[in-house]
Amino acid sequence: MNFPSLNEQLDLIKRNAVEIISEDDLARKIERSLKTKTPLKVKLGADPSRPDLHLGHAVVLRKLRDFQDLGHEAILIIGDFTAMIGDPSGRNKTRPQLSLDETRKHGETYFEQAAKILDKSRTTIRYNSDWLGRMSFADVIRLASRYTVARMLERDDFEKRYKSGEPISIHELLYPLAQAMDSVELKNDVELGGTDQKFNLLVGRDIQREYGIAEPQICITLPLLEGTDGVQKMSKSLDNYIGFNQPPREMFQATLRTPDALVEKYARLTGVATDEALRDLQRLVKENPRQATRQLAFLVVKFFHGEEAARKELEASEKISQGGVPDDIEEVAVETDSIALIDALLKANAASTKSEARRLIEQGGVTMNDEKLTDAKLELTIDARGTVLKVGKRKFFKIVRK
RNA sequence: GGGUAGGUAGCGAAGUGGUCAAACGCAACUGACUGUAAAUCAGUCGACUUCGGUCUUCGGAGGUUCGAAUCCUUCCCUACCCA
Repeated sequence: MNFPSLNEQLDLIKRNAVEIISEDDLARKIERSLKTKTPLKVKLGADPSRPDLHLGHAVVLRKLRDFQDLGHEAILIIGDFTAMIGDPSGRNKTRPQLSLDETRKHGETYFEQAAKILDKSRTTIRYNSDWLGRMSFADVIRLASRYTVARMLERDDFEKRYKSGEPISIHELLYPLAQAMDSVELKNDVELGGTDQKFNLLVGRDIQREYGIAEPQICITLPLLEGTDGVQKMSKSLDNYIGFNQPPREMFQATLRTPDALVEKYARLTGVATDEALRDLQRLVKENPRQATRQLAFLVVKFFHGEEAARKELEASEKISQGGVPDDIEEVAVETDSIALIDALLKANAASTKSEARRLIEQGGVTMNDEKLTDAKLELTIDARGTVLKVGKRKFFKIVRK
């Protein structure tokens, strides 16, 4: 493998990066890599307790891909060990305890999704239970002795929680050390993470040094992506995400919720746009923000589902915005000649309870043929041609007699 | 080990025997407006309902009372102070 020149490499690596600690060290590592024709090992940690990837993950994965494109080695660490321990206090419910089987399964799912961005053939996956699981309690204590409480409490969220009197369990203090052990085991040259990972990455750097690694890892942090609400970090639980696994329709519609101010950022950071497409988009944002958002949605769907699917969604979206109905909509099969409107909404997952369905109807959220259905007791008659219902602004489905 | 303050709907936070399915704020949802945006305004926001009501919720379990989120017992959990 022929590596690009030092400057070429640095340019690409620095792109979109928030911080590189340190840049000089990075340059040295690259120089040595060029001299010895040895790829750098680049580590990225993955949390298998939340295996649904979204555009927020794409930012960091894209950077890992950059390294692959430069000829370096990508290592995806599945944190199955920590996921298995979970959070015994049960305080943090978003981190459920998982069995070994589950973590492996999640790990594979994660990898599959990550492969939309990474070069699968050149990605190594490692499960950290392989080495963390082997550590004895004495090993753990030895590890813990390398770091101090004061330094641990320097971490932003620890500091905040400590000051505001929120509980911090001991094992939480151990997590960064566990993650650092991954770096000791791998002897990786670089570790990537979001800006919220800065502390953890630095601990990895320190601990590598403690364990005798002369040139510890370079830490590269990347911006966190706000969700489509424009304020909070993108995450599934806040429902402000655009997921790798979403079907085209959902993905396109979700992307359409992106605030104008973030359109360019999404395209730039996630790598769904080529440089040229990115320039076009930047121009479009100023000229016609509505069109720009739609173009972003197109690019996102194209990236994950291909051009054809994206084109279809673009057309569907244009139809919807003109008050029309998209061509292919989800069909809900019913085996009787009639169904209560409320039940129809339930069946189509447009509402999760009857009360909610009733509310939707009474508030004028359900439309059939441009006509608002406000009678919550309405019975729909259904034939084989089907009845198209619109729920809210952009949910459509068709009820068909089976 | 001792003491103090707490645990209320997705989150934050009122409520200290009946008028409490529980104020208020945030988030969410629907409508109007619009660019399928933002902002704004209006409404909704436990479940079921023959729309009269009915049922389940205020850390868990018991109890007192005609009646409990509110009182008692006990258990669990959290923070802080003292040791």
